[in-house]
Amino acid sequence: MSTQQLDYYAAQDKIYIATDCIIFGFDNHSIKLLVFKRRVAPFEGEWSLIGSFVKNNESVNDAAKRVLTDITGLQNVFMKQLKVYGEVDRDPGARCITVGQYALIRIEDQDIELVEKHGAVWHDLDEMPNLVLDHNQLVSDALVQLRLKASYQPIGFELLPEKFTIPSLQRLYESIYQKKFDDRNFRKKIIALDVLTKLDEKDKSTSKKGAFLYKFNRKKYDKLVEKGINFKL
Amino acid sequence: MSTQQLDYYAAQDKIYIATDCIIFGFDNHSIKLLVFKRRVAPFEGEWSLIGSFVKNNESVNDAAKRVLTDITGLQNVFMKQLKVYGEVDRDPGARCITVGQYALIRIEDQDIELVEKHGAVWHDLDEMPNLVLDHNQLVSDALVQLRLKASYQPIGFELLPEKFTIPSLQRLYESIYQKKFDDRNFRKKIIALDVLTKLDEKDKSTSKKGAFLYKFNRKKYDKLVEKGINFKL
DNA sequence: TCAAAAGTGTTACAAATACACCCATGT
DNA sequence: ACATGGGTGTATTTGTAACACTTTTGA
Repeated sequence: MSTQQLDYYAAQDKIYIATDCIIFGFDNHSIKLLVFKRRVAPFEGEWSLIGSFVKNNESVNDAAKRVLTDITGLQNVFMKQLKVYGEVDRDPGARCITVGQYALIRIEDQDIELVEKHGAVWHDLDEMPNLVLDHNQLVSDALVQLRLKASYQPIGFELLPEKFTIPSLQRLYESIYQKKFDDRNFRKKIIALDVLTKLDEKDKSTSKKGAFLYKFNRKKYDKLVEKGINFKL
Repeated sequence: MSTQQLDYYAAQDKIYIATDCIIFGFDNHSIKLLVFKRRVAPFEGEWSLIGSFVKNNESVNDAAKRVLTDITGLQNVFMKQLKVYGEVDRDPGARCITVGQYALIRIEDQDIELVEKHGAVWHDLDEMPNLVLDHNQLVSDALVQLRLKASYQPIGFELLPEKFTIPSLQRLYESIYQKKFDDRNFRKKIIALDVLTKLDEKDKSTSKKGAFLYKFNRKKYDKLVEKGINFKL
């Protein structure tokens, strides 16, 4: 490397860069968000998203994966970048830029001990506590993004267990969009997507009659996602 | 601030953070991208997106605005974050994370002297030279994003001059999506959006008959964008 | 036997697509 | 008078939205 080059880079500012995860989960009833009590000043003890600084020798996405695995024990989770929050004064502790990333996980898969060890708690969207810094904003941006994405990709499946019922899928979408859908039309549209495989088992946990369980056909599903379906509800 | 806090922050890594702009423009014929010849090593003299390091005392978005104003002379340009590129080895010069941001500008509004002074050149999408680092990737991601966004917001208007004709708007969309649209259906859909005001003038630059010029109604347009229209073509 | 959730079809309306000819004008 | 791009309408298909009753079964 030339001296000129070194000079050029060397004259620039280095800045703290962090990543914060907006972790969505679904418990067959409503959609929830994982937050925990911050353990460092400023704002120690207040509710916060889960995050970490990006280290010199790891990529931004790896940092987010690390955070997610640390707290839930899960790997290979669906995760997408949301946005960079780069205002100069967003963190009174120090100039720090953060990359918001939202993740969709199956709550039942989490490592409960790990989650509890970190003091992390699942909150319903309509019962979210106030969060530190600009984290309320990150959450609200993530929700918009989630709804948008769910409208052109059947993204919601990431939040469901292996086997699930149509009514439970419907509750998920109703929870994401905060509105009721017509049972018949919902079922019709989902079936028409042709990505579900009906099983011979029933889930009787929510009714006496029981609802048939479905899996989804990963191949057809991936093909659909790739093509970019238009999945309006 | 407590010592504990200072210790916590102080123990973290600081990293170079940059922003690179994917600048789209339209010249009434096809959609183009502004790139320039890199002036610092490594890769000095090769084609590159236009970017800059983020300074300690400026926000990430302000840095992007600065870059855009420096090179085009324009302010208040439509600009959106695309994605963060945070791989450890993406820049052989130094560990450097970049925030890709795409901008839509009206080519006719640019300050030509400034653009030329920087050695920046507009390239057609299908004649893009190879770019340094991961910039080819940024461009291809931005295109995907642009197409996606154009499908739920009439984003294309940002690229047109004050007064424009329907055929020119159609060429813009055809250029974005790289396919032909039916004249009658296109016109029907655009008119149905109810955001255009027909003027009494004609533009005769592209035909003998001349095509009526339109402006758009910023109020109706903003309301539409806010609601999040579904603008499929 | 009854309460509670699961499952099923049809009709009306709205939107998207496909398609072909006349118009205005400069050369 | 003719070549060139601008402008218009309709029929068909497709998709979306609205709507009510029967089924199953555990308690």
